[in-house]
Amino acid sequence: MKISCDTCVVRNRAICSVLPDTELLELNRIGRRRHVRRGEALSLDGYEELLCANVLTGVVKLSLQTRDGRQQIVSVAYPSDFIGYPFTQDTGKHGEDIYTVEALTDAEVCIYTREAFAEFAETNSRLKQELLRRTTTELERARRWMLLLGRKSARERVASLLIEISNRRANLGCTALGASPMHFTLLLSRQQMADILGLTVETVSRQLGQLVNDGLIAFPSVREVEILDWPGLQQAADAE
Amino acid sequence: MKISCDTCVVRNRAICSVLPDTELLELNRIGRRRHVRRGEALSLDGYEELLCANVLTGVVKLSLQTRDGRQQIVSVAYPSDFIGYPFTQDTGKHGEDIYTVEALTDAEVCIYTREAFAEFAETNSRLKQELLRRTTTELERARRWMLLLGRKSARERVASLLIEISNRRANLGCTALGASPMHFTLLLSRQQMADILGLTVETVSRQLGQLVNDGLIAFPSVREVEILDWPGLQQAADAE
DNA sequence: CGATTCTTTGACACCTATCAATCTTAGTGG
DNA sequence: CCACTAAGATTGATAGGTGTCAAAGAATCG
Repeated sequence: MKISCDTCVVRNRAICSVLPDTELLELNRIGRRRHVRRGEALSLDGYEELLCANVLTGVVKLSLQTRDGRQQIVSVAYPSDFIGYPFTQDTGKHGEDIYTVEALTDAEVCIYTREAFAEFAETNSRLKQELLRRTTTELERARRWMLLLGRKSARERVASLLIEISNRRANLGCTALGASPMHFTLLLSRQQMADILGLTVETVSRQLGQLVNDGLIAFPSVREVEILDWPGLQQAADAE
Repeated sequence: MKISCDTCVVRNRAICSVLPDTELLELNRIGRRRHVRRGEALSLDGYEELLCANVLTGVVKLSLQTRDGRQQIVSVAYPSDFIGYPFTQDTGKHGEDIYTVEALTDAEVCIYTREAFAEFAETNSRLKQELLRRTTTELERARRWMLLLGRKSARERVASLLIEISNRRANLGCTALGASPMHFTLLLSRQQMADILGLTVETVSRQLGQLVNDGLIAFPSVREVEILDWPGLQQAADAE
């Protein structure tokens, strides 16, 4: 189903925002807008591992997993975020590790085949520039997360995740998604938090409980977080 | 000290290889060639955390560390590799985490300030394209490593590292650096291997010993690796 | 409301970290 | 060239943090 970019809710924030109308029209031609339900995997008829996408609404996770089912979430994409590796010779598989893109909430995305998107971007310097800026940001984020995964304790990891989520919401101006940076709805299940943090569900649950006991956060409901002591939480994320 | 790019040993493989001579000259003007000794940190007079560089010879590591000294190596750069984040508003510091660039061997690098390099690249589409390609590759590599750090056992990690090193040497055509992909000199100390893998020195040492006992590898000397059973090592990297 | 899924909690085991000692390698100066 | 010294690597004993397994308690959804 093709829809004009005029109706796009992230027209001014997504990667497309650097394009003038004429070029946007061309990009629109090679893209497909798609609804995905919560939990549904993103695919494009036979191009499962070779696609790119803009997230319009909702939240989408990108994860890698081993053959025997261990999963690591490597990226969480919010509205206006771009996912995929348009410029790489890669097949999407590395050894036995497999990429998966799955919606954390009902979501709307704009999908391109890697090939088509790359071909288009090839000729568009501004798009390349913007893609480069975003890829760099993602690389920094990934590397910072490597420090967390390699060197931080369970308590530090859980605290860090809450801070990261709160910060990203703030950067996105997510008052629309509800409330302040000090009080928000978790879009992740405990299992998904564990898959981001390289922990088990049980450990995440216990550490969250500990943070509650320490008076740093509260859970009005199981999916709602309230940060009671921001400096304290930040301290818990760094050391101790 | 400025030196013409004509004498550059990675002229045809580094990021500069996409530039015609005229533009290369311009890039040359904003860069400085530098020798760094093994163990020496890379810096550019007051711009410590805001630089970019091409590696000409030798090997350089990029690492993040927490305030209390825990370190995670996030990237190892070989000759012709580019390091740095030219396109980002970032300061190089995230919370309390600090970036460090340090030579693993005596090395020669070509340094630019982030600002100057970004300004130059801004106007050069081909350079941007190449930078995008490389950044994407690095992002993929970082994310694959996240799976390792978050979900793999010590044995799997150590085996994975040996394979990764061997593969990268092969891709670089490192017969020059000595011998085949099945027999090479480790440029990393045990501690550095640990810092890449999110483990301790002792655990790395024990796992290496185990791989030797299992007949998968051998150590002619403490820094020389010989892979005896490639499929077996690959299997050890994935599961079991 | 009933059934399924998700979350929490507990007991226990195991992997890896920590601490400490020994051994090896590399670097230095006589 | 060798002895000396410091740094790096290995090995052992122990401890502690997470994982695993199991069960009970919420929450969600038809």
